[in-house]
Amino acid sequence: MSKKPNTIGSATYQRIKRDIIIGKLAPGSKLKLDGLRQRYDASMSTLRETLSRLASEGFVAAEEQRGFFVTPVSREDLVEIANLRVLLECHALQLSIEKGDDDWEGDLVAAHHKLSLMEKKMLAGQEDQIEAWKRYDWEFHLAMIAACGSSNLLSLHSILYDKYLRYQMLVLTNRGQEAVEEHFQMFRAALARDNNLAVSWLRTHIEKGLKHALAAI
Amino acid sequence: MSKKPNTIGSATYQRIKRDIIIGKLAPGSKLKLDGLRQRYDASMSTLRETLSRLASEGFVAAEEQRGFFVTPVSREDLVEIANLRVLLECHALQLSIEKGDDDWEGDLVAAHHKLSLMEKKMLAGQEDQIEAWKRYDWEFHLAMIAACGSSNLLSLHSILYDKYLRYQMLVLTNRGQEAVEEHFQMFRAALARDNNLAVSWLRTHIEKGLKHALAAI
DNA sequence: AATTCAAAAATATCAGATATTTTTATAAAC
DNA sequence: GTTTATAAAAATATCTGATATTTTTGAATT
Repeated sequence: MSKKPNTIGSATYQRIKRDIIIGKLAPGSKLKLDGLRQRYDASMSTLRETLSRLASEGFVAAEEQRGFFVTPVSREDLVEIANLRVLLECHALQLSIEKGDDDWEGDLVAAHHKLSLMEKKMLAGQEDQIEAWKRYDWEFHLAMIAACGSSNLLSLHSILYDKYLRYQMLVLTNRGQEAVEEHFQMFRAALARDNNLAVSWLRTHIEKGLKHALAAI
Repeated sequence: MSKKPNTIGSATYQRIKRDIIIGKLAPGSKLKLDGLRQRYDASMSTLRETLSRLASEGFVAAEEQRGFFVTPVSREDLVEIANLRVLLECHALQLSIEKGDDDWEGDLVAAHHKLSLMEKKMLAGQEDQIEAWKRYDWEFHLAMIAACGSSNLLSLHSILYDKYLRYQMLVLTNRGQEAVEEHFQMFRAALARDNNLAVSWLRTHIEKGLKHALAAI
C-alpha cells in the first residue's frame, strides 16, 4: 500500500548506476567525491557507501587510496560479459522451461506482448523511448528465465544483463527487425516447451548482439 | 616490495567476511553497527561501507531501515550455490584446459603439490589447520581455472567458492580420502588435457561435496 | 625530457549531532 | 489470556565538519 520509504542511499545508488549504464558517466572517468556530492546531493558517507556497492558489482572500479572510477570498457570485457550472459541465461532458460507453470506462461505472454508493442514503436522511429524499450526488453528476458528456481542465478544474471546493456547503450545502434524476430522465436519455442530450440535462439540473440556491438565499437 | 598500505576499510572487510565464512558470525544474526564498532574497531561510516560491499556480494543481507544481518543459510541456497559453482567452474575449467600454457601447468603442479601435502596432514588428524587447508584447496581450484581467460568469470567464481565454503565450514565434517582422490584425478586429467574427463571429475567433486553437506545439515 | 619538491587537492577515517524508524516494554482493552 | 495501543528506548540513516595521509599538480631545477 504505502510508498516505500526509500532511503537516500538506495536512491543515489540507482541514480548513479543508471548514469553509468546509459553512459552519462563516461567509462573510465574519475568519480570525485566532492563533485558527486553536488551532483547527487548526498553526503560523503552515503556516497562512499553507494560507490562501494557499485564497485563490488563491477560498475565502478575502486582503487585503494585513489578513489573511484567508472569501470572502463573494452572489447575483451564486452566479449567476456556476453559469453557469461550466454552461459548463465541459457542455463536459466532451460531450467525455467522445465519448471515453469501456468503463471509463468501468463507472465511471459504479457511480457512478450508489451515488448512487442514497444518494438513496433521503436521500428517506427520513436527514438526517444529507448530507456522504456530497454526496460521491456529486460522484463521479457527476465520473464523467460523467472521460473528457473534459483534466486542466486537470477541475481547474477541481473548484473550481467546490466553490464551488457551498458555496452548496448554505448554503441547506441540497434539491430531492429532482426532482434524482434529472435525475441519472437525464442518466446514461441519457450511456450512450446522446446528447450533446445529456445536456448539456441537465445544464444543466437546474444551472440548476434555481441557481433553487432563489436562492429560498432 | 613495500607492504601494501592497507586501508582500514579493506582490513575490516576481510575480517568480517572471514568471520562470516568460518561461522564466527552466525547465519541470520543481526549485525548491529554499535556492536561491530567495538568488535572491529572501525567507525560507523567505514562499517556501513564494508557491510554494503558484503551485502552486494551476498554475504550480508541489508534490509532497508532495519540494518544488516548475516545472510541466513538454507538447504535450497546451498543447492543453488553448488549448482552455480558447477556451472561456472566447469565452464572455466574447460576453457582453461584449452588455453593453458606451460606457465599454467607449472603453477597447477605447484598448487596441487602443496594441496596434497596439506591433505596428508589433515588425514593425519591435524584438525587445527583447517583454514590453511582450505586456502590450499582454494588455490588449487583457482590454479585449475586460472587460464580460462575471463576475469569476469574468475571473480564471479571466487565469490561462489566462498559461499560454498561457508557451508563446508558450517557442517565441519570433511570427506577425507575421497576428496583427495577427486582432486588428484581432476588434476591428472587437466594435465593430460583431457577436457571431458577433468570436467566430469570436477562435477563429481562438487556434487559429492554437496550431498555430503546436505546430509550433515 | 627527467627529477625534485612544496603546495593544493583528494581520500580515508572519525567523532559527534539529528531526524526517523523500529523495537521493546508496559498498560489498557476485549 | 491474547490482542491492541502507546510511550520510552534503541538503532538506523544521514549529515557536518575535522584530521591525518596520500596523491596529484605545477613549478623550479637539472
